[in-house]
Amino acid sequence: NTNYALDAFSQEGLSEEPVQQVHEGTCSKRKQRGKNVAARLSNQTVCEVESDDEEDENVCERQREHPFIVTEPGEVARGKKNGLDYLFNLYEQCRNFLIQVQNIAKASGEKCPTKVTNQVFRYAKEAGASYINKPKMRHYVHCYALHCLDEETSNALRRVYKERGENVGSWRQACYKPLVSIASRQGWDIDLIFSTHPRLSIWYVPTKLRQLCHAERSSRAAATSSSINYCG
Amino acid sequence: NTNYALDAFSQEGLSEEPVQQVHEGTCSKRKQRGKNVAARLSNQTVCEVESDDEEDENVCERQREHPFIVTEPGEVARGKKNGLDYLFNLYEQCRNFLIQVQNIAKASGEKCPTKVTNQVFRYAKEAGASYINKPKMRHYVHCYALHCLDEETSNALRRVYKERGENVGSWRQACYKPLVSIASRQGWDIDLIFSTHPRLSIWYVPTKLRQLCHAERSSRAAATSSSINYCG
DNA sequence: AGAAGGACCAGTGGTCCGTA
DNA sequence: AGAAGGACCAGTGGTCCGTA
Repeated sequence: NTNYALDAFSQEGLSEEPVQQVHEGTCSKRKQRGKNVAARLSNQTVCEVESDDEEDENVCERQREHPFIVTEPGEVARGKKNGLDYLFNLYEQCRNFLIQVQNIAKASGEKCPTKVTNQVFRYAKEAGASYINKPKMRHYVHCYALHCLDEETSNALRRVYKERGENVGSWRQACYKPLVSIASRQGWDIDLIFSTHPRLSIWYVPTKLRQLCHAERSSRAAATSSSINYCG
Repeated sequence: NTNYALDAFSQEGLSEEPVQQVHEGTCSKRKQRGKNVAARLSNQTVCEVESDDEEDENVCERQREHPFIVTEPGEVARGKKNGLDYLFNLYEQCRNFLIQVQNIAKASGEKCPTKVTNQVFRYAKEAGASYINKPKMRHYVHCYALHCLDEETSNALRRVYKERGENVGSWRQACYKPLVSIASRQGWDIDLIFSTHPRLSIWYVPTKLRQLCHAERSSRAAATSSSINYCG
């Protein structure tokens, strides 16, 4: 394990960008001296050495991240759960890792990635951010997209789904619809919507979102054309 | 084999974009009725049925394209050779195939390529352009780049190398140097140079060109810094 | 049951090297 | 010898499904 991550965020100081270097996958070393922002967001106690409420956690075999729950904006998840602010923060962390990979590539005259690629995930892992992985990030990209494109709507959706006690899967499904609405208002070009947004442009457009936009456009076009043809 | 190619170029009429549908790989059918632009450029006689100067060509076993020779701008290659105007024309054909692939992708709501990818080469082959292949196009990309970026210099280089009787490989090697010069005048960002040029942006920057630019920049930077340090 | 992520797979960018 | 291109290979985008 290199310590690229420390270099990455060392100049942040008191900015709003949180530091990682939290939850180690291994339980070899402890550093509990006052949880930092990412730790506070993630509700992950490093190495679980305190054994506060569970017993069999002490053998240090838990590797997986705590599952996400639907939280309101600003709300910290309680229990062995992670909140949605933490989820969105992972996307910002990936963006920072990409920027580092880009800087290294430019400096050494290599091909420079414009997206969060396998190379970036590998780099994040090497830098100690073992809690970042490709399937997870791809799974929630469209949720992050809604958060970037229309934070008001995203926040409202979170509150409603929390209120109803819905699980993360339901909330995730519900994020598609407002995105399709946004696309419909912008000529259906979801690729353009992603590529012109400063934080979103580094993420591949999820297949399902693209399909939903296309299906909805086709369906509305068919409705329009049939109303022209038959309903004068 | 579909006939996408015919659709592709059917609306060209008398424009300067040449038609393909020339030199078939198989020798099953002949169509010799007045060579079109691509045929004239390529100096390829379809199926070689005339057997004009060689004997064993009649068995119809030649598959490979005629090799390139260094020609002046506007010059048609003689003998079983192809000229450089024809080479550059292949890049324009690839661009047209990419545009078709993009149109199909957009219409069916699929991911839309921005570069000449494997998919585009496959499409070109299916459309009957069997004379287009990836290794060849990648091999000469930087030559085409010079042609796009500084046609004067490119033309002058062709004349000099033809005059000297140099082979295609030598000419190809010689194309790197003026490109590095161009990069040096534009902040060494060869990726930016490619991506901001309308015809060039669809081609990947060749590895060797990127390496040469980086090496030359590093070497000049070292020279500058040592002159600062030691030569006051 | 709901969710996290290791690991697989088809098709990619890149180009070598057996071929003519 | 010089050159064209089939075919291979390491690493990609994408996501399934065995796991907890």
